[in-house]
Amino acid sequence: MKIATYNVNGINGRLPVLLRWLKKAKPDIVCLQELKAPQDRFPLAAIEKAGYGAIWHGQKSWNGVAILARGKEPEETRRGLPGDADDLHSRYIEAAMNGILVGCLYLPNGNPWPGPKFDYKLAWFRRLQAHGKRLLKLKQPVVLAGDYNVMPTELDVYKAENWKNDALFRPEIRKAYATLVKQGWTDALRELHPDERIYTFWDYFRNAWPRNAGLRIDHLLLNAPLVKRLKQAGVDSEVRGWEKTSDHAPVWIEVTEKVAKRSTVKKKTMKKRAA
DNA sequence: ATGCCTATTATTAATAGA
Repeated sequence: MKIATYNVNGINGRLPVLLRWLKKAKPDIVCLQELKAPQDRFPLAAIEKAGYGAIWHGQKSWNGVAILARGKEPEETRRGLPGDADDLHSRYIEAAMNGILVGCLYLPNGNPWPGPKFDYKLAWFRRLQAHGKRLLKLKQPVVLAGDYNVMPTELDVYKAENWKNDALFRPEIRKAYATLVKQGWTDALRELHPDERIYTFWDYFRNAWPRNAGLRIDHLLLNAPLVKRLKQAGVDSEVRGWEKTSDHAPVWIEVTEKVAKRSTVKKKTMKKRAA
């Protein structure tokens, strides 16, 4: 089973790119961010034609998140991150499917630092930590996937010194991410590729894509039951080179369909021992 | 490097993204 996250940067403007990627990559579950479309402008007919059920939380001009599921309807469990009734940004949606709980998030950018937008980002992070703690009490597999707008370490940025005072790399933000992870999450890409330079975003300007001046800011955090099933992880970076493409590339993990039941393992072990 | 590129919204320019 393949689970992906993709900041599409405008679902209507990028629809041909999204459909092309869905057809090629065939992800089972997709978290989308930056729909940049109001609730009634989500291209449901095209998504359904591509074979996906969907739930989404739109917003005029900015933000917007969605969860797609191949051949089924995601069962929505939450819309909006708890902790601030006044926060009207569409940045979090959550659903269950295939026995997995999926949280799709678009964390605030936070620039410029310092300022109210940076404070909002920190506050949002604290709310995510609080919600993450609650999710970790669940026994079922959980993934928190999306655009976190944070490069966790210097390995995740092409030129760290240029980003020291940027809201995506400020120590407070990296610390907030580290605190979240320490609660019991695993950064799936780093788990399987601990030393590799991997990017998920390349700026439209400064010729960033051709010279591979990228950032790793899109992440999939897994709880322990899902880490056990983690097989592969990667970035479909070629998508960044397509016409009229997003500045992000899709990031994905491959997990086994189901963990072998203990009774099955036991039987096999006993058979081996008997033989 | 407070711009460069790209999108949206509303009208030729402002705002946001990262």
